[in-house]
Amino acid sequence: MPLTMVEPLRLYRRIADQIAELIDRGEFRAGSRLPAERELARELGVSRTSVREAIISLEIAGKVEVRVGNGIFVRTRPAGARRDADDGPGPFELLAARRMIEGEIAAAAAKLVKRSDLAALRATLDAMRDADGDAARRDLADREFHVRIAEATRNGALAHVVDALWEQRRGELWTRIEGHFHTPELRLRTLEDHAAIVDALAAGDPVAARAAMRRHLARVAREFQRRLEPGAGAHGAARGPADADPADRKSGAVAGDE
Amino acid sequence: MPLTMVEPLRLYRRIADQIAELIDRGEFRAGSRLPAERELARELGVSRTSVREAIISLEIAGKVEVRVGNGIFVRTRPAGARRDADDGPGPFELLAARRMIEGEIAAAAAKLVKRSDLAALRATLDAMRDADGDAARRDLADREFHVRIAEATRNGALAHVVDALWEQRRGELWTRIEGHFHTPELRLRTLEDHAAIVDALAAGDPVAARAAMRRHLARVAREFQRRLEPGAGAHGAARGPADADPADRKSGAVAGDE
DNA sequence: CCGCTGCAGTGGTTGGACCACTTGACCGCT
DNA sequence: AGCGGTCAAGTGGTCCAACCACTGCAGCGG
Repeated sequence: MPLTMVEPLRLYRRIADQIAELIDRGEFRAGSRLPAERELARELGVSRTSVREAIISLEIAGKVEVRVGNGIFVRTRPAGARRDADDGPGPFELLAARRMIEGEIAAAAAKLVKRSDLAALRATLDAMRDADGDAARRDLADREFHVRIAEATRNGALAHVVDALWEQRRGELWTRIEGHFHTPELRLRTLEDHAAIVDALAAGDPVAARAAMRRHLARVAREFQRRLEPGAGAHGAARGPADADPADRKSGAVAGDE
Repeated sequence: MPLTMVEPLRLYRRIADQIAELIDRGEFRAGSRLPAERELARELGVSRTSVREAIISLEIAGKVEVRVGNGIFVRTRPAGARRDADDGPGPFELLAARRMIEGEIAAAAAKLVKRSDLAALRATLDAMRDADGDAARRDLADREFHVRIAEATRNGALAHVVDALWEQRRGELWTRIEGHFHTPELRLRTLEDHAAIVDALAAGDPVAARAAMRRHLARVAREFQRRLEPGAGAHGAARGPADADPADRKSGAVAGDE
């Protein structure tokens, strides 16, 4: 039984993970130089070769920069930043981003939309109407509405982006607000907004479509904030550098229409 | 002349490129086993250590699969448990989407950019300039440039979108074109484009920033297409079994501005 | 015929050696 | 004192020669 049980990961991978964790955890500050390869090898109890392989993988991952004859440095801004350990952007950030991106998408779609697209969009309106009471179904129809508009551009990348943005609708603030977000009045407003967007698309009017989409998402953000203000006692600073502070208003300006 | 000429690329990178080219060129068929590390080392006239480092980088890139005690195999199409199941959007779709989205982001960033952001952006220009010859480093700097602009909006969702779009830069067409995409002239053009964008941002001019970004990405798409089209006077004549299916072109119109 | 064993080949890992490069201290000259 | 060149230490880059662990298969023995 002297078998090497579950040790599937190759050494260099384990070392790389270890070093990467130290970096992420802040043990090695951004821009600082980490110990020499020989030193790392000694500390970790492995050969320098293995350390080098790990460093190479980290270099490819963009977490580290190797300067010959000088040292290995923590990259100031790892391009391959991890997002799995994160709640994702806050609601206001997300809505501001959507306002900007989906606004443009709506404008583009207005020029390319087909009859079949419009029919599919109107179907989502019906679905939302019929989903009366079923929040999950209404949510699904809502999502489909936005994704289908992106699909109307005939650009898979855009559709993917919209879908991904919707997927990010998570985190504490989202779940906290969701329950209060399904009032009859809001449902009606959303339907009206969606219908207006469809109308603009049907008219083939890019400017109107962009405006309608932005108006819609701006309204959502507004309603969102209204439901957040009263019980502000809750620690809105759940995470994120700018969830409820003025910086978000600035991101509002991001999608700023002018 | 004890000086080291212009041969700054680390050995393992050159080896990796060499092997990758052999794979792309079909010398090693998909699924087949390539020569043993010792054999490759002997044939390439380098040490086995360097070959191993190259193999590791190829493994990370997903081009190759290492089976302990068995051999190194050319990875087949499926990248394993990838969520997308397909190659993702084609280059033209992706560039069209980026043109639209990053154009708006640049405009927004122009109104919010700080001195530190500009400094960071200029640092990426230097990095690209210094990365002379090292395509990977240049690529990293390029990515960082675009992501940092998104970060200048102080909206994490936007930064995430840009990063995700870059991440999707995969698939057959991408890898096939990548090798021909690093000419000195194109490098200069990219640098000029980037510099122009930074200037517009520094001037706080949203309209100019949007235009500069769109111009940049449009140029990339144009160069991309030029290298895919037959003729055009340049070299090219990319061999390979009839795989030039420009089905991705469809979406070019989406970002069709003006 | 089947199953086990041993072997050959493969990747995995190691330690040590030497090289080229970067940096900064050092020393001598101006 | 200031300047310039030299040099040594430290670092990553590469190479080498082993040895280990695993896989697959041929060959042996049942």
